[in-house]
Amino acid sequence: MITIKDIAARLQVSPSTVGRALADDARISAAMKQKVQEVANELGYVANRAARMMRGVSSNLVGLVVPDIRNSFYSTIAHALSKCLEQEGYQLTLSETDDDRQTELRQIRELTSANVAGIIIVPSAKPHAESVRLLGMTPHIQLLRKHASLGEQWFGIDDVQALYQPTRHLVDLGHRRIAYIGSSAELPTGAARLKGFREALAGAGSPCEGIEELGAPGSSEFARDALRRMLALPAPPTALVVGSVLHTFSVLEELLASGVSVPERLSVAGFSDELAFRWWGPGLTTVGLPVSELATACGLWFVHRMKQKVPSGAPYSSISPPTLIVRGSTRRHP
Amino acid sequence: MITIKDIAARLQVSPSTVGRALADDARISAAMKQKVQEVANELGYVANRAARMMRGVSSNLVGLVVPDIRNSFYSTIAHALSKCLEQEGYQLTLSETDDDRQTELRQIRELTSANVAGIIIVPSAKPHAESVRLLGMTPHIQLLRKHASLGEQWFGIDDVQALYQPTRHLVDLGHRRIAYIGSSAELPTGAARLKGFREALAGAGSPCEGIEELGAPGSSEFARDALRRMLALPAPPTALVVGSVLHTFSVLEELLASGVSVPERLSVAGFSDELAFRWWGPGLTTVGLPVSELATACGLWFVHRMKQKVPSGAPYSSISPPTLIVRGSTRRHP
DNA sequence: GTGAAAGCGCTAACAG
DNA sequence: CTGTTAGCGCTTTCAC
Repeated sequence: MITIKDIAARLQVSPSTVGRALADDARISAAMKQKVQEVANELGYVANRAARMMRGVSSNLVGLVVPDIRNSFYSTIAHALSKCLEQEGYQLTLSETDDDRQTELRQIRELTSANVAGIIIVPSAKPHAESVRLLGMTPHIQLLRKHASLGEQWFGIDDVQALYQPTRHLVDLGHRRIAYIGSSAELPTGAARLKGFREALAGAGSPCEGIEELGAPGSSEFARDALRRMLALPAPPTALVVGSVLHTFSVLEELLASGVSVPERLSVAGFSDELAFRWWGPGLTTVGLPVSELATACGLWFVHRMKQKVPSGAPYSSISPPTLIVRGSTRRHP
Repeated sequence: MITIKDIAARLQVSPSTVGRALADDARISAAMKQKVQEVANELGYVANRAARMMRGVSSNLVGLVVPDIRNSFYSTIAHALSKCLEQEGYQLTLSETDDDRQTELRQIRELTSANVAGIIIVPSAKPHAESVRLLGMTPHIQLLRKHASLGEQWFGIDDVQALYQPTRHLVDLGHRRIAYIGSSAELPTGAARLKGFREALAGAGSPCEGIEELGAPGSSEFARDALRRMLALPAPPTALVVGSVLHTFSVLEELLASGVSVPERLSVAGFSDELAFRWWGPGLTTVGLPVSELATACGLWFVHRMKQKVPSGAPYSSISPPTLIVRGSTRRHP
């Protein structure tokens, strides 16, 4: 392994000179910097990260903490961030929490002890106090979900709108008994989406009945059961809005399995625009979310922040709007 | 930051005793280990990775190098590996290559200079010579794709079977003009799949015409164009087999867009079993691949190898079988 | 402008 | 069984 000492010996100068030259220190002559660079390249010198880190410089590692990478939401994010950060010499590490605060804490512990340059996190419903403390010591940005305790640096989508729009669309189509299957209101996003749903109902000209079922997005069974319960009601809903990608998948499965005719018997609006949603039955009406753009914006901001060396970071929030995509699964209520 | 010195001071012993106790050294009394553990927990001691790494111990980082994490193949792998390695205290880092050898090289450079414990890689078609050299110095395992130059540690699926089975299925259904849209034969997997396709044709009782189109899996347009060309032939195929997930998505898109009736006009067999394939039209006949199991096996093996401290690793290959899943998109040729 | 020297926290060789 | 000591490669005073 080539060290600065080797370069120093080769040039008959001291290691510190070489170190400074490499760090582009102002006190070193341009000529010397030039020579050092040449020899470094010639010898194939690569700085020893461990040694550098030990001197307090943080690593080039950026931790991405998400519930589950298999969710296309998060893999899209991982892709965009990876692209963005790679260009600036950062390396992305992946941590999955399964939406479990203990796991989340373990992952954050791991990351901080690895001296990461920063953490980009989709926090769980109620982060552990210790997680909050550890994140406080590390530059971090929240993505999608926002938790007050984790600071004010956040990139997300307008979750209220993301449910207001499809619900409003159904209201405008004349539906007056509308069901909602969404993720738990304990999650900040879940609460916001529920709010969007309710606001749209409240904004209807005439009284509008909302049938709500909330459950953890992790359990694929929940949404299917909820749907079955709803359809078995004495007065079943004429339309359904779903408030999470995973639940949308489950709902679509169940609709096919139980042979409910869409949109004749039930109008359905999904969440997020997966490729497969276009194929499903008559095509699924849904909200498109600029996830990739969001992640890129987040990555750019992160890099910017690191360069400015403003560790704590002033409050900054970015909110991206959803877009309603109307397909065949929703129609006017007779 | 809490160091072993702090613990040592607290217990009135030397730092090395603490270090050894923490490392579970045989020479330290159980009583002492116990006490050290207690104080360590109490003080919230976390080992300094940088310092440890500088002493030659490799990091707990494992590099996962894949073409594109948005491909569900790879996100499934990332998930399984992350789970598997996390339990053993490893941290997964994510690198994307876009199937480009230069990018691949950059990523591998990055990983080796970060002193990763190992690399799990889905190699590109023709890895750079320098990539080969660098991987030679680092414990690594190939996943899915196998490149002779990168050694003999490989976990993959039986790609020949993965195409033999659906093709054979179509042959058995009486089809005698069968099209294949697959990934470039430059990729080891592409070549094996093509082989499987051809073998199935050759094994037909009567002469069987194969119409082949191979293209990079990256370009979503390729498969759609190829399909259009095939359908415009004077004697169009009566059945189609697809040899990559991404191409399958494109083909399904194009079939819907151009209104080809499946399976009446064309029987179609896809690659890999995405959730959405069940929804598509009459349900897509396809091959199921045990990707998650494969990745878990790979992760377990990796951990095992690290523990045994057998850095180079004897040749080891594991090959997983595909399963044909018959749905509505294929039927007997009239 | 450059050099000498002191560590960062940990491990490991060498002493007891 | 435990303590002493010497670094790993780098950054960073403090000297000149």
